[in-house]
Amino acid sequence: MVAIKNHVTRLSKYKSILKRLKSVGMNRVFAESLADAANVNSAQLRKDFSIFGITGNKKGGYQIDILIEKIEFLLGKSKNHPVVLVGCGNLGTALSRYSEFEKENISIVAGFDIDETKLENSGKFPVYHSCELNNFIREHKIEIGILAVPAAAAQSTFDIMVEAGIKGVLNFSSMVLRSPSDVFVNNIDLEMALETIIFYTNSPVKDQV
Amino acid sequence: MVAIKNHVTRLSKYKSILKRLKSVGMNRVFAESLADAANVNSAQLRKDFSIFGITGNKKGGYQIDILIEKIEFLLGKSKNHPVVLVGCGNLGTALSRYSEFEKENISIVAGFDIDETKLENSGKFPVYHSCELNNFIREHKIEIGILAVPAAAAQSTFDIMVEAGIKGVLNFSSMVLRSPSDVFVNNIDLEMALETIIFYTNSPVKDQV
DNA sequence: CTTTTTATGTGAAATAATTCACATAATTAT
DNA sequence: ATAATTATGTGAATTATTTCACATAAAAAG
Repeated sequence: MVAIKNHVTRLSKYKSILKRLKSVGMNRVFAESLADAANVNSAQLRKDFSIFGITGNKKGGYQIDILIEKIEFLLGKSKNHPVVLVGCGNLGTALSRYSEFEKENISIVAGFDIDETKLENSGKFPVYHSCELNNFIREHKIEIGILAVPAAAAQSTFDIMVEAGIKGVLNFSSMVLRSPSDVFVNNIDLEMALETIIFYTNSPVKDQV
Repeated sequence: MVAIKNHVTRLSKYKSILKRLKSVGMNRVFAESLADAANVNSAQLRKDFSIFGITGNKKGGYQIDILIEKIEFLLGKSKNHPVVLVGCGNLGTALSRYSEFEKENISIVAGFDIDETKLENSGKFPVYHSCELNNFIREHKIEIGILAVPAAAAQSTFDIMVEAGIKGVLNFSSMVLRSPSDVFVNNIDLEMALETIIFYTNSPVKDQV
């Protein structure tokens, strides 16, 4: 299991902010103000950049264009990334319509579901039966998958994906997946996310722990 | 800004696993195996429990029923939590159909959108125009909101929610919200989540930083 | 009743993440 | 030219998190 480093997630966040700054016409930015926008300490931002070998101009801040380019290279985004969507229920379908992905060189190339009524070919990408999953991943050399199936099916579906050659999975199920060390898993647990909020707003012990 | 403590998110994860164990008929569990299922070190699990004052039985592990009860109390889940859903686009709608919430004493009581075509009253909860947001939160004393609006509208919508009395927000927009210190924000940035995966599977520097 | 076993609970140690604070060098002002 | 200014880049210090390792007490075995 590979642990996510905070500086990696922050790098992605910086990029998102930089793109927004660029879109409003800015072309230079200082560590202080970018850190501000990202809600981090400016020393942290500079240290993050230092970790990745990103340098700015002494006294002159950072050139936004160049910065975005460097970050995208570092994140591995120089090419387009085909992704499979496994589980086309409510959540999966919503994700597939999430337009931000397309902007970011990420495209869902196929969906998979065990429910026959979900299969179709008229949308932005075809939806196949899950039994095709292994073949599709192999044939198209897909490396990344979004897993949006019920908890009960998560581990077995994940195993199929790994067996077929997937290298990274965004897991929306609440299952903690057991995964070989060379496959990277990032978990988004919606229930946990909401419960965390309930804790910080309602728990009798929130100020004591 | 209140920082999320990892032991809080883990507590929620433990609960989710415990419920699954219970549903398959188990009634006792040892730190070692629960930690295993949660993919954490067993000392960490015991330390987490210790932070929250949860104790087990020397040599006898933990009683699952009691453990679930204790955790739910600690998380602040003894009562039902009404939640508003702000932004009823694709993502918002999918979240509203996410059935896991209901099981967990979380219920979406109203949706809000600026798009007239999204307004309706036939679903599980009514969808009102966003201009009603302030009033609704005040009148029903809602404390928690799910923010699923485009980045451009996120901060201003958030400000309205805070002004009306919201105490916790699950933010799905990519905006880093500026928030008063007594309002808790938990961010889920899907783009960042996928980019993190791309980094760990594709970055030229993934093994060096 | 005594001994052995074993899983909890927690100080101490190790590791990781963040922040401080300042030397440095480019830029601007004088 | 020289001096003053100011934002970067980074060691050192701090703070937070995780893991180790073992004393302890309950249970089981003898």
